Amino acid sequence: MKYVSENNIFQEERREEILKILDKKNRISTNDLIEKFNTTAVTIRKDLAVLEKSGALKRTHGGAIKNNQLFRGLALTEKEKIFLDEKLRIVKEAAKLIKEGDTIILDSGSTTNLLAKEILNKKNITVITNALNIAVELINSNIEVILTGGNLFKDTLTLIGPLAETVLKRLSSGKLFLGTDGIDFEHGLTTPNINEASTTQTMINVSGEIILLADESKFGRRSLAVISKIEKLDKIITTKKMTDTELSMYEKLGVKITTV
Amino acid sequence: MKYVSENNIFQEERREEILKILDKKNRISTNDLIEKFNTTAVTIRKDLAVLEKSGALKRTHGGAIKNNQLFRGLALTEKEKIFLDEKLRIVKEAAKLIKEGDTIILDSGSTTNLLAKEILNKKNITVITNALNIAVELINSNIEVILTGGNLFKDTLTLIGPLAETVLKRLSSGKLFLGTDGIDFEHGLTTPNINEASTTQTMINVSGEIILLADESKFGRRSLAVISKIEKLDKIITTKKMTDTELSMYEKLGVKITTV
DNA sequence: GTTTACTTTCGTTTACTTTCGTTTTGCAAT
DNA sequence: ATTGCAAAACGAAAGTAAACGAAAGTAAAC
Repeated sequence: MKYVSENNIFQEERREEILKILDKKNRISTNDLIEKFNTTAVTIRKDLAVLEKSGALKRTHGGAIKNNQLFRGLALTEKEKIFLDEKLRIVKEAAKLIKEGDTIILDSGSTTNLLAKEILNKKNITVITNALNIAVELINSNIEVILTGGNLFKDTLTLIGPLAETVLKRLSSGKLFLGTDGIDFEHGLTTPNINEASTTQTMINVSGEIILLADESKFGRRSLAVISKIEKLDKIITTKKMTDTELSMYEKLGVKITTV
Repeated sequence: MKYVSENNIFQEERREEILKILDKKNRISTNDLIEKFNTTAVTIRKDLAVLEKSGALKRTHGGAIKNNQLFRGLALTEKEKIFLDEKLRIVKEAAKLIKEGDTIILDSGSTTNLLAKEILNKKNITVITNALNIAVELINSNIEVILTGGNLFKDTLTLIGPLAETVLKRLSSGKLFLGTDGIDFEHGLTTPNINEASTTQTMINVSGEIILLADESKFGRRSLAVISKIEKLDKIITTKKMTDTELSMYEKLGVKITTV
């Protein structure tokens, strides 16, 4: 029999290791774990049961799969992951627009979050944001971070409300990088949260160049709250291949399209 | 038997050494520590228990592993840990002052950070703070969190500067819980950071009752930047046992002293 | 209906907690 | 100085809890 001291690994470590594997591979079989940790099925199953109860993974017959809800703030949802490659192409393009000495606003959202990761090693940049996870992501780099204040929303770790707008109104930014839930010729940019829409509007008002980051899935979609009309935008970076008709419509509104 | 003087190592040194090992190796077993320090399991476990309570590591069955804290700021520094027990007594007393329905401001600092942990299960409270780690600590409870905006300081994860003050000026709070670096009859409350002093002043201006949390080590100390005179305070919760002379001096200034 | 995976129960081993007594130290009164 | 007292550090011992796996029974997959 193997007990903690004789063995070379603590229970806690084994469980952390299981989560790490899941983080990389998304799935893991009980048998693989038995072999890896040189232990029995009972032990592994107990680990999986505990980890499932804590919400860290989801058990299946034969093993376990990733549970996406663990990192609500930072991680992407399943839906968002489908478009991860698209988003990555978009943010790489967006990062090119950020030059030394720039002051930019990063709106909260999964795509702008990725953009934050992308600009980590740029120097002499000031980032204004209302997203706590973006702020935390950037703070260990050489980037100066300004957080808007406001009411902290639990689900998205985002600061919104009148206080956020008060702060934004006292600032001025060269470029604004914006996410959106939906973009539509008739309704413009929309988002599910009314308060968020208002805060985003303020961001638009204090920024020079407005750049929308929108993967293909966002087009033609419409949510509850209107953020702004399309003509407020200066640029859209997207993965959607536009038809000539569409391109000319955007051109008329003064919006430049970059497809990546 | 080996006691401090006969032995070649002090308790404090042993604990620091444990942390150093963890810093390098990420894990350590109780048995290894027993051997290394030539002591008993009880002693080692007491050390680990204390270090875990201070947030420096995470105990496991069989030893301890590194505490992978998301926010470095959350952990107390070695210096701060020395006064941990004092601080805990102070925050327990302070927590009694916070009632359902209250709106309070928590200044940034190690003691107020502990206070945040202490009030986690209170309900229907609104907390205004400029400390990111306090905000993150509280957000998963039922407490409404308002963050001041401002420039994010890397070392302390604190929001300070004119923007923070702009937000604070638009708010009003029943009670302010304040930490300080030094308190002194001649110079009042002082702190090493000039910008922070200004933000704290604003907190004082928008709050009803000003409550200072100060362990014994803070008295008679003086830092660079002055926050306010002592008479601005309504209450000091401290571990320092005051002499009658001191008590009457504070009384003259209208400051109530609670010694815990 | 067979195979494989899983759950539950139980016993063993190791680790942990608690209680209590001893030694040392710091502090204060004389 | 010295004496007396309280607190801290440590460890021994006894009791408690956790980790693990074997075995037997149950559920799921195909």
